[in-house]
Amino acid sequence: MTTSPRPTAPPLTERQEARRRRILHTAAQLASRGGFEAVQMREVAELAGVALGTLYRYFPSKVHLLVATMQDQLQLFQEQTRKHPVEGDDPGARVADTLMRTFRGLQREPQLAEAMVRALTFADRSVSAEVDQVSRITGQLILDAMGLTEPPTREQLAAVRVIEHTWHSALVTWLSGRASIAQVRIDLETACKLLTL
Amino acid sequence: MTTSPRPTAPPLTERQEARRRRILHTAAQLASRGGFEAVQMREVAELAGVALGTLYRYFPSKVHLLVATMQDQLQLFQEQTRKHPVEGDDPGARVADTLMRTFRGLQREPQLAEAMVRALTFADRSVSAEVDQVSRITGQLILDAMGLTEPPTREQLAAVRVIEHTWHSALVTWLSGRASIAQVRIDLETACKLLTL
DNA sequence: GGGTAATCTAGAACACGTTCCAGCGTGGCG
DNA sequence: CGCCACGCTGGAACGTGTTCTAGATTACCC
Repeated sequence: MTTSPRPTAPPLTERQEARRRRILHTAAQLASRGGFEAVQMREVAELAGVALGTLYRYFPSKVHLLVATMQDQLQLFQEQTRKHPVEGDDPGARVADTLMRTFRGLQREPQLAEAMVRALTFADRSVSAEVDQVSRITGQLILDAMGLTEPPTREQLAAVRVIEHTWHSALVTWLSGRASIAQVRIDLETACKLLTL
Repeated sequence: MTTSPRPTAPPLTERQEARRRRILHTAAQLASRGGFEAVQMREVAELAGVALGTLYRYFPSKVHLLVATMQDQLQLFQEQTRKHPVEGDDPGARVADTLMRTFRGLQREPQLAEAMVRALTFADRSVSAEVDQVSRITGQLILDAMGLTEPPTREQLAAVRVIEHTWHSALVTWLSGRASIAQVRIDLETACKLLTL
């Protein structure tokens, strides 16, 4: 489940996989300082040692590139979280803590976070498959934190959706400087109350 | 409270106010067919009968322009809703219905909605004041629908925030074709459960 | 009414995302 | 080995958001 980044495409050769990695790494690096606008396609291509046309063959737009970067990062967080799950008795608190931990992870590279989230929310329909993938990983992160022993109920799934909405929107408001981290925590905790209803 | 669109700026002359209206109207018209990308600054300027430089004097970027358009539209919805409030006993249901009504209003011009919401979520810090204003109007819409007889409690305000997050994020997922209207309704209803906790 | 500062206009110019093209390698197949 | 298809390269070119400039117009104050 953590594999298969492009299910429908023919498998990439080793050199191609390496190019893809170089591109993603370069994008993340440029984003880390400078954020969304600092990720300039010409510069990504040059630093990744790839022609501009090739970059566009791998990622059909800047938004695709940054959404793919977000997939990458989220999967890292997911692995981390699976290795070291949050402790606690209350499922709601575990979910809130897990998301806050992810939040602090993003906070460590705020410019990178800004770039990825801007891309995510700016994405139009042509990127919906990739965005959906990000959404699926986030949902899985929450479900993991709930620590279910049996399949989730309809109500739980509905609550997860609202938590996901809250997570996403709170991230946006924090990135644009309209909410503090403390406020984000409160919002997430409020949404998580829906789990223990 | 529904006045004062630009509190810090010197008052506009009549001609200037008319220009501003023409620009906003033109932007909405172009957005209505074609969405975000159809709102091209040169074309807005030309159709509004204004030089490009002037357009930029009134709205320092395309995002500013579209966020201002959203303010306009939201205020119209707010007035409508105040004139014809949603009936019902349950505050949560009233809020959900009110938001769904607003939703259907946006649905009537989906391209316009797409343009405004894309702008809203793409906005960076330089637009945060204007985005905040939109957020304030939305929050007020929800508070109105709650029909409070006394000031809201801390818990109610927290719930309103989560509902607002849900509203906003659900709108985005609907616009990018990743959620149906039925799903949006469910998400809003789920979030509104927080009100009657 | 005259002077002056602010505003508006027309248009060029610039930046960056994106597209396109001609030619060069390269890897696989007869 | 020769050939072909495909991917890669370097670079030009295009579209649109944004900035800038020089001059015309307007608003305001005395």
